[in-house]
Amino acid sequence: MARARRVTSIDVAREAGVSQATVSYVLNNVSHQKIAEETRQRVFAAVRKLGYTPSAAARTLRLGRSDIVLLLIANIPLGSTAIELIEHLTADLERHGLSVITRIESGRTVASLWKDLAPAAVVSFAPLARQHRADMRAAGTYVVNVWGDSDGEPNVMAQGQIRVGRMQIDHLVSRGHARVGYAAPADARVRAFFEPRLEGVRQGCAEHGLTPPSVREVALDMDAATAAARAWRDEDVTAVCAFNDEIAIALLAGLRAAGLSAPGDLAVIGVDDNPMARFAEPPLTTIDQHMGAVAAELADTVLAGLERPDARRSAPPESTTLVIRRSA
Amino acid sequence: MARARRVTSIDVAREAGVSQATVSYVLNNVSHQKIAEETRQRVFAAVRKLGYTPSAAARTLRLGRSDIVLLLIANIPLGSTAIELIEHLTADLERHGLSVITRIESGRTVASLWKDLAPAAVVSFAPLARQHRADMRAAGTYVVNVWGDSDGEPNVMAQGQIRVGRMQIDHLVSRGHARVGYAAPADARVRAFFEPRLEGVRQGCAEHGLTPPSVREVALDMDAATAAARAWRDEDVTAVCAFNDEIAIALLAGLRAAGLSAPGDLAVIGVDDNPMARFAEPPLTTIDQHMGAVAAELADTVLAGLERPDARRSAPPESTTLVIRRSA
DNA sequence: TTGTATGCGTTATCAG
DNA sequence: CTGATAACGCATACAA
Repeated sequence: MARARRVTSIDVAREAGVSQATVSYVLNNVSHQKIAEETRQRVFAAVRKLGYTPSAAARTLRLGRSDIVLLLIANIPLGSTAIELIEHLTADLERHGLSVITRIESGRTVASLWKDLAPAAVVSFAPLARQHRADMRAAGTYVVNVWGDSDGEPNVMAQGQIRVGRMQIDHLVSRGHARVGYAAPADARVRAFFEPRLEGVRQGCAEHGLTPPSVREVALDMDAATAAARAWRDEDVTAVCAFNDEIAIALLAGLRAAGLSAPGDLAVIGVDDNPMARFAEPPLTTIDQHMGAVAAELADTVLAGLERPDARRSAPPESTTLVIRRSA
Repeated sequence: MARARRVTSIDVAREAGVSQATVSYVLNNVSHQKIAEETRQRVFAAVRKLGYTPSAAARTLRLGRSDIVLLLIANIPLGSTAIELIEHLTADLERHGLSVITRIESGRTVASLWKDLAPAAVVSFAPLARQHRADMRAAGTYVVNVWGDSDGEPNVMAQGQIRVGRMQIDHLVSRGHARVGYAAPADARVRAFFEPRLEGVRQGCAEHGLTPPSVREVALDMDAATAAARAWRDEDVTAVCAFNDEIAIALLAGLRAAGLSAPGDLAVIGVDDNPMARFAEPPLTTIDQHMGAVAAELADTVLAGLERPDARRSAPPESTTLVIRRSA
C-alpha cells in the first residue's frame, strides 16, 4: 500500500482549474499581480477541499529562508515565569505565521542548527559568539539579543529588567529602609537579567539619595547564605533585594541559621513570584512579571525586524506587580 | 555586492576532481557502491576545505524527512532536572547526526509544526492526541511517548519512575514507618510522572506487607498543605512520599502551620533534589535522578526506533540516588 | 489577468 | 567509478 502522496500546489491548481503559478500568487498574495476575486475564491476552496499544506522544505529551498524563529535558551532551569514567556511568544508569533522552536543550548552546535533551519529570526537568551551573530546577520537572519550587553550589543529586555529593580528598591524605601544590600546570583549564566536588575536598584538608590547597594554574591547553599546574612547585618544593612526568589529563599534560610529573622533583622524582597515563595519562612515579598506583556513586546521586536507590516506599534502595557507578603 | 553563493556538492565534486554523484555516495556512505579509500579522502578534504554543509532543505525535500528530532514538552516549569535531561538528550543525539529541537506546547499547533519540520522522530513529554500519533506514524515518523499510558500507549519512562517510587518507600520502611501517605500533584499535566511513581510506592507497600498508601492531592498553597498534614496525622500516617520536592516543601510548610514538625510528627521525602530542597525547614530528604543515564536510555530508544545501526544495547547504568537530609 | 518555464540542492537511478 | 537525468514542491521572471 503506497504511502499517500502529498497534496501539492499542482493538485490545488488542477482542482481549481487554474495554473500552479496562480495558486502560488493567491496564497502569498503577491502585490504586483492582480487576481480576479472569483479566481481567488476558487483557489481557496480547492485548498480547503484537498487539505493542502505548503511544503516548508520546498519553500525554504526556494527562498533560502524558513518561517522558523529559533529561540536559543541557556541551559538554566526554566521556572514557570520563563515557560510562560516562551509559551506566549510562541503563540504570538504563530499568529503571524512564524513557527517558534526552542533549543536548549550548551553553546557549540548552534551554528549547524542555524544552517539547517535557515530561520527567519533568532532570539537568543543565551550567549552567542559575536562571530556567529555576524554570520547570521550577513546571511539575512534577524538576530535579537536578550543575553548580555557587554559585547556592544544592546539587550532588548534590559529596560524591563531595570524597572524590576526599581520596583524592589522603591518598595524597600517606602518601608523606611535606607541602607540596602543586593544578593547577586553565583551563576554567571543569568547575567543577562542580573545586570539590568542591579542597575535598576542602583538608579533607585541614587534617586532616593541612598548610598549604592552593598552587593554580595549568594550561592545556593546554606553556608554561603548564612555568611552573607551576617555580613550584611554587620554593615548595618536593613534590607536586601535578591536577584530572584530562589536566592531570596536561600537568604531567608541563612537568616534563620544565623539566629536572625526577616523582616525584623533584615528585610528580603525577591523577583518572580516563584511557586515556592509563599511557603518560605516568612512568606516572601516579591515582584511578579506578567509574561504576556513581555512576550508581546518581544514578538513585536521580531516582527518589526522582519519588516512584517503587521508589527504593532502600541505602547506596551504595564508588566510588573509588587506582591507583598511578610518578608519585606 | 552579491551575497556569497552557497557551497554545493557540485563545488565539492569539482574541487575533489570527482563526479557529484560520488560526493553524494561518499557523504552518505551508500552501501551498494564501493568507493576507493583514496577517493573518499579526497572528497572529505574538499568538504573541509570549502566548508561544505549539505542543504537541509534540499535533503528534506528529496527524502521527505529531516534529521530533526522534535521534543514536545508540556507547558510546565522545567526544573534543573528537566533541563539537564533535555541537554543530555540533545548532546547524545547530536552525536548521531540528529538535531534536537524543543517545542513548549499548549497543544494545538503541533500538527502544523510537525508537517513543517518533517522530523525523523517525535519525543513527546506532552499529551499528544491519538489521531496525531497515528498520522505521524503513518507518515513514517518514529513517535516516542513519554506522557501517560492511559491511551493504550506505553510510557517509555515508566519503569524508571516506578523505581523512583520504590526508593522512596524503601527508605521510609528502613526508618521504621509502617503507615504511609502519598502527596499527589494537583496539576494534571504531570500525570506522566505521577502515575508510575505512585505505582512504585504501591508495589513497595505490597512487597513490605504494608497497607496501600493514603493518597491525597496537595495543591501548592498553604491551606491545602496544612489540611493535608492534619488529615494524614489523623489517620495515623507517620510518613509521606511526595510526588516531587515542591509538593514536599509545601507540605513541610503546612506541617509548621499546623504546629507539627518533620520528621517527628510526619516524615516527608521528595523527588528531584530541587535546589530549594536543602533550604527547607527541615532540609528535605529526596531522590535524585541522574539525567545523564535517563537521557542515554531515551536516546537509545530513539536510535533503535530509527533503525540506526549505532544504537547501543547495553544495560542502562543506575540512575537514581537517595539524598538523606533531615525530613525523613 | 493567467500560464510557461526555470532553478533552488539533494538523492537516486541507470547506462556506460 | 562517472555523467546524465529525473524528481522533490515551490516561487517568480517573463511571455501570452
